[in-house]
Amino acid sequence: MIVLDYRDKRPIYEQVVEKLERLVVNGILATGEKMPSVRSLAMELSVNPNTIQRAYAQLEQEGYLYTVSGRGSFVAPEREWRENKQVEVLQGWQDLTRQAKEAGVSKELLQRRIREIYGEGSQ
Amino acid sequence: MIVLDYRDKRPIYEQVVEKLERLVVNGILATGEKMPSVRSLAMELSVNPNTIQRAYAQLEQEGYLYTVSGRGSFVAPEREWRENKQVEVLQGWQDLTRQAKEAGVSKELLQRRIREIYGEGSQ
DNA sequence: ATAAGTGTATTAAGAGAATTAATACACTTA
DNA sequence: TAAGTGTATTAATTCTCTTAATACACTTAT
Repeated sequence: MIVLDYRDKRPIYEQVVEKLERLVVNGILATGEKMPSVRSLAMELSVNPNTIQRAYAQLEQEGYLYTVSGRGSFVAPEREWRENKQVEVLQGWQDLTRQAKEAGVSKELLQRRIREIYGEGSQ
Repeated sequence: MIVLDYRDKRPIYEQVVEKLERLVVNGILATGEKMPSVRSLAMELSVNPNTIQRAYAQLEQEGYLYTVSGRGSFVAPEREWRENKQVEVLQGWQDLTRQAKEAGVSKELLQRRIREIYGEGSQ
């Protein structure tokens, strides 16, 4: 389901949060779909169940999943996380844009890269 | 010269690196100018000299300063760090731009924010 | 020459966070 | 009833950051 990067210096639980988050955002894990159980994902990643539990707790806190007692954890509907996600990403993006300006990166270069990433169309 | 943020969860040496980097990039510390000594900056920030030493080692490694044995550390000329800085920032910026797209942020919003940050002019 | 100031290196110890480990509990489903 | 779920607790371990105390080679000013 996901693969850990051992060169990454962040805590494992943060990596798990980030990677599962992206699976949800990209729709690879669809709304209502059952998440892997804490124990099974821990087994799969050769990691302690507590570590996965911590990641799940944070994902629930951020609205990406919800839990039904005794049944498991499930992907939350998009309205629960979409706005927060956009705000969070946009704040980081603006900060990096300011840093790019500071470093002397031209406005035109950034605009070109945006077109490359988004494509030329309106959306 | 700089102020530490104790709410910031990053290591102190990283904060020092980041803040001194910005002073150099913004020209507040000019090329050739003498950096504060390891001991004096440690004293000013109420921090161990080893912590500052670590920050300086990293700053030197990244090309922001150079050392003259027995004399001290000095701000390196712009050509030593400018290109690396731009590449580093731009890579992070592109990654966040992709994330913004993933999260459903529109191209138009990003373009508007760029204009706000850079201003309307050509540069 | 001497003293004070520079960066650098080393070794040890402390503190805090992340992680592992071993259980236990309440709940649901087969 | 048994197996599978998330959750909670407590302890020990590991790792990084940080502090601490020195020491060394070098330069500058006295």
